[in-house]
Amino acid sequence: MKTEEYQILLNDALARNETIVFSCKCRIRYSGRAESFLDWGDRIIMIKNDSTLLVHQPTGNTPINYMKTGSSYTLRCEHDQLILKSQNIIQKETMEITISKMHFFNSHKLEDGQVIRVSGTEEDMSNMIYNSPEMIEEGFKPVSQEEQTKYGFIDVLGVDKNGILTVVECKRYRAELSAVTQLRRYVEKIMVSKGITKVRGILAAPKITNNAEKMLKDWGFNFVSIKPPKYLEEYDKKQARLDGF
Amino acid sequence: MKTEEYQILLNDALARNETIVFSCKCRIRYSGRAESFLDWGDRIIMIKNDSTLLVHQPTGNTPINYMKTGSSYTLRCEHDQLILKSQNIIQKETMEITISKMHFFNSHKLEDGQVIRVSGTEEDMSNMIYNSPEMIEEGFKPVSQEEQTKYGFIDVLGVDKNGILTVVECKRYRAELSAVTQLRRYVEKIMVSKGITKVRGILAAPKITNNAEKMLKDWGFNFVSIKPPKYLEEYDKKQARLDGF
DNA sequence: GGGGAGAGATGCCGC
DNA sequence: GCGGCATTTCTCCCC
Repeated sequence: MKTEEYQILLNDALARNETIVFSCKCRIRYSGRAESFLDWGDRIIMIKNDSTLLVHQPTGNTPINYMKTGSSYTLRCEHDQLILKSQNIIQKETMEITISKMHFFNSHKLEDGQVIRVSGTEEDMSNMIYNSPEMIEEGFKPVSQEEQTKYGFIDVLGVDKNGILTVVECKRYRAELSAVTQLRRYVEKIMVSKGITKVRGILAAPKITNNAEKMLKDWGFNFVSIKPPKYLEEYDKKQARLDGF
Repeated sequence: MKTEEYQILLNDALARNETIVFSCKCRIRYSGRAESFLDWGDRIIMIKNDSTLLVHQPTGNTPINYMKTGSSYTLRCEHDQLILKSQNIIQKETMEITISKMHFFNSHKLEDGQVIRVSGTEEDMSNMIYNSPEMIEEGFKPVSQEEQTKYGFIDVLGVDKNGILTVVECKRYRAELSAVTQLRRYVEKIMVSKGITKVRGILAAPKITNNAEKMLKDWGFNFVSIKPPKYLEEYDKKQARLDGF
């Protein structure tokens, strides 16, 4: 197929708001929040219904270049190359993709109104602690949900068996230094707003790095090893038996 | 095309290590670091040379589901549906995609050894400050690069016009509370390791949030408004003139 | 829209 | 591999 024919195909698909996928040899320049240049190579390019653009190399998880929703697209042919320009006025970003060869092209009207359900998040973890506070330590009692929101983004606020106000910060994976400084900030915030000098801090995570544990101890805080729950596990097990998974 | 034919196509493409792209109506279950379920809808699915899998909905920037490199794939047909299972032993993750209809399918051997060049990063910002330290303030002198690495990840370490040791933390966008706590951590680290009580902290960023500025002042630190440099801008402008961009 | 924090974050570099 | 941290982070939620 000729360059001009691909130009028509792309323009039609863009006009019809289809999801476009094509593979090509191209080079890419981007300018906006940063600047980037990517020399000639084979990539997969996707333009979605909402004008999001993604450029993927043949390996790796993340797109090598992209444009956000709200972008506009223009095309032109030059020296047997197809030049795709994208502009996002709001983000003040531009991209130019110079295409020397198309490997394949497809566009399709796609329908998907589904929202993903995920379990095992940090929120699930803090809900689990609210429901089973003894996981933190014996005699730990969470305070009301309203108290929680009142002081911002504290995962769990409660009192220990001695009645000392206690801030619990959850991490779904290994807690690092930043988790300790975050906890420290909350504890200090509570001390100031409540006008009290004794507030405890507990970090709840499956693991903790050595340095983080050291800093935690320096500040008199505690670590409790807790894993995030996976409520869908049961569903999966049931399905597994039905499907022979 | 029949379900069994797609099964053969996919198996062949996987065996040849091609980059596979297809669109289909499907539902997806995932289990690993978390659990997720996504009900029937149209999606774009990509399996890369390195066995990375990405599932994209017709809108949005990020993949709704994915498997990392090192995943294996098996296929089977059932009730006129194609079931793609993926497993990643190292990550202890599994995914099952049930496909009820294929919209299109393509696979291709792609070649791309290019590495992207990006400018305007935080590293560029700290390099700029090293080269033009007066941007921070009059009389500011950075210390040697070796001193910098000695204390880990401090962006710029220097002395002010009064000879006071000064830690500079750079942020390429708006500095938030976490940037202040990060700076504070570095200042405290330097005070302990050097055995001195007076160390200054400067946050260099284009903007700062109100709360962050307040906390910064509470700790006696300073804010300097600096934007990250974009070295490729000149290149872009030159190209623009040549290309009529 | 600003601000704050999680994410199945990812990716990079250093030890 | 662990650890610390930037990212054109993205995304969500709340004010």
